[in-house]
Amino acid sequence: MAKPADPKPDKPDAPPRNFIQEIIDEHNRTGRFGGRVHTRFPPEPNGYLHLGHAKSICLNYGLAVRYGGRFNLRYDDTNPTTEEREYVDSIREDVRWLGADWEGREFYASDYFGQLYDWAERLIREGKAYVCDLTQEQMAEYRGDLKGGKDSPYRNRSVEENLDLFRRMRAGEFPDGARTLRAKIDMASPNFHLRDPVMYRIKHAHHHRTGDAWCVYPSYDWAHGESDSIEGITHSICTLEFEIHRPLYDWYVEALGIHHPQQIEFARLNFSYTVLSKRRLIQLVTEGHVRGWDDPRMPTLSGARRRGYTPEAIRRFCERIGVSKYNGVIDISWLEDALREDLNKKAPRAMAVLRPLKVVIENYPEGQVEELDCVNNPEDPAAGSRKVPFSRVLYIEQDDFREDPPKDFFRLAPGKEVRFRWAYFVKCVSAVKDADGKVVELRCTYDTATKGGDAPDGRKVKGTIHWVSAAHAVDAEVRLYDHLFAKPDPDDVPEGQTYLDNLNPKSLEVLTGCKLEPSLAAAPVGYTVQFERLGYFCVDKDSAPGKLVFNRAVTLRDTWAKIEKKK
RNA sequence: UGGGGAUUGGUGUAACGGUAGCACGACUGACUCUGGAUCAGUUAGUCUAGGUUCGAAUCCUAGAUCCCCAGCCA
Repeated sequence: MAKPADPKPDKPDAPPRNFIQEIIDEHNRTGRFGGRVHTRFPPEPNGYLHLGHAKSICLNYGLAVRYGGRFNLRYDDTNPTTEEREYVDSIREDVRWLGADWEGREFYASDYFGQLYDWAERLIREGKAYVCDLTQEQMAEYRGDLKGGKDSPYRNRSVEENLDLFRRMRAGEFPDGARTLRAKIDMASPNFHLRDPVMYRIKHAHHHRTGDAWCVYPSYDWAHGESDSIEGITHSICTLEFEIHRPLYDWYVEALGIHHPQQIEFARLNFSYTVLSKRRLIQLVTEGHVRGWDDPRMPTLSGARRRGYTPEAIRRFCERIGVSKYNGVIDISWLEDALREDLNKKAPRAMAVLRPLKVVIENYPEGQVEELDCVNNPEDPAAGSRKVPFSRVLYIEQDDFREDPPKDFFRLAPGKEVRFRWAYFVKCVSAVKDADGKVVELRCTYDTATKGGDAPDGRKVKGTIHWVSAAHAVDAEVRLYDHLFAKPDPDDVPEGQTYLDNLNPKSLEVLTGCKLEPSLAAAPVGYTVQFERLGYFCVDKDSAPGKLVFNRAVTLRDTWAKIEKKK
């Protein structure tokens, strides 16, 4: 007898439930939205998406998927002076890359400018909005302090005058900033956002989509909830700083009597060793502290992608950090762990020597070359194996030799024997030094009987190191990345300094003359591989035929480094 | 100083008056042709002080600390 299917709502590896799901479940219980769940991701196209946005995208899209609902992509493009086409395109690409599917529902707040305008006239007619002539400075003064503000002298204009003035604002009769349309709410409210907030401001600016059709533009609060409402959004999820805007969000949709989505706020993502604010990311780019929005050190999605991050790793990370209203700081290593976890299963292995040290196998015949079998991915038998040439002159990592090793050093040293991965046991005979006493070459011998890496006599070696045949090696540039900032909290600076003073001068190290095994010669841009014992590396777009450039996405866990650090 | 939020091991997150759990890290050990991976184990927490209750992370009172708000930015 077949057992009835277990009606488990959650997949076994589903992320833990969060407070937003509690809210949605409650709505479904009471039928507030008729069981519908419709979320959206509302970026302003004035910058590139970063990991903080990824959290929001995964949250919103994940909720839609989990509840069998829908997910919209909507550009919040209400400020023509800061928004650009370039950003719209990059955002679309990033959201798609991450794997969120908006099923063609790509909208713009600017799609609703006409509707918003009509609604504004309606609020004027109902005495709920008025045209104000106060200057920006005056308005700030009238808005008051903690105790409360005072009414604008223009607050009680007649409906007719307001309508006339608003229409003339829209017609372009007044210069930028001359007047605003304000909602008439409560100048005594302890909540500043309720002290007659600005709905429209005059900006004679060219909009990336509506061109010159408008010279009045809606403010965020006036456009956002209304856009949500128009799209039938049920759960309007945003970050904590908008919590205080919620009464205004509610006021507008209630005043209009339109579909009322529920705004829910969650804590934005904060990372150690980096910054995640658009303003700062823009500054890093425009002032040249990094090489662009997609610099692999940047926490942007395009930077992460270029560095070698996978969408799966980022999604996994977002699941793991959860969702709450607690404003904490997540250790950047969580992200790195998620990447390692993903790439460990997927990335093929190869051997590459970043800082080469020449090795001559004295008893290996001159001119002889053997093609040795190397396993492509021990984690994935289906990945098969490849041939890698072995010969008399090889390169190994400088770090893999110590003239005077500590007792727990498993690698090469005079008189010590190690395994050359997939090849032979090799014993170091002597080290050749240059005039300065620097080791420039190792003289070694190999044991013919250990071909493939195992000794027939059963003898063991502690260490296995990687190597590349000198005559067959492919040269490459390798870029090593470290945290963008030197301190966990970039704002941790002495008086008079800024976060920029905490930029990590060693965040980028460029290595040239690295030696790769020949199978990597034709690796395409974006190809991600594990350099055995070193980390995961991704072919950078700066590569050209015959000139490979790799980015180090993340190192492997390095137990040896940890042991050494302890001493 | 007014208002809005938040506070559970090192970090993140559960527990909705009834055994404080999970993940990551860290530490041990096993295994290993990557000092990787994997496996096993250990570690460590309810902001404070009162109160209600048979019983409090959870409810009440007072306090502490942190974040956000006075753009015609979002």
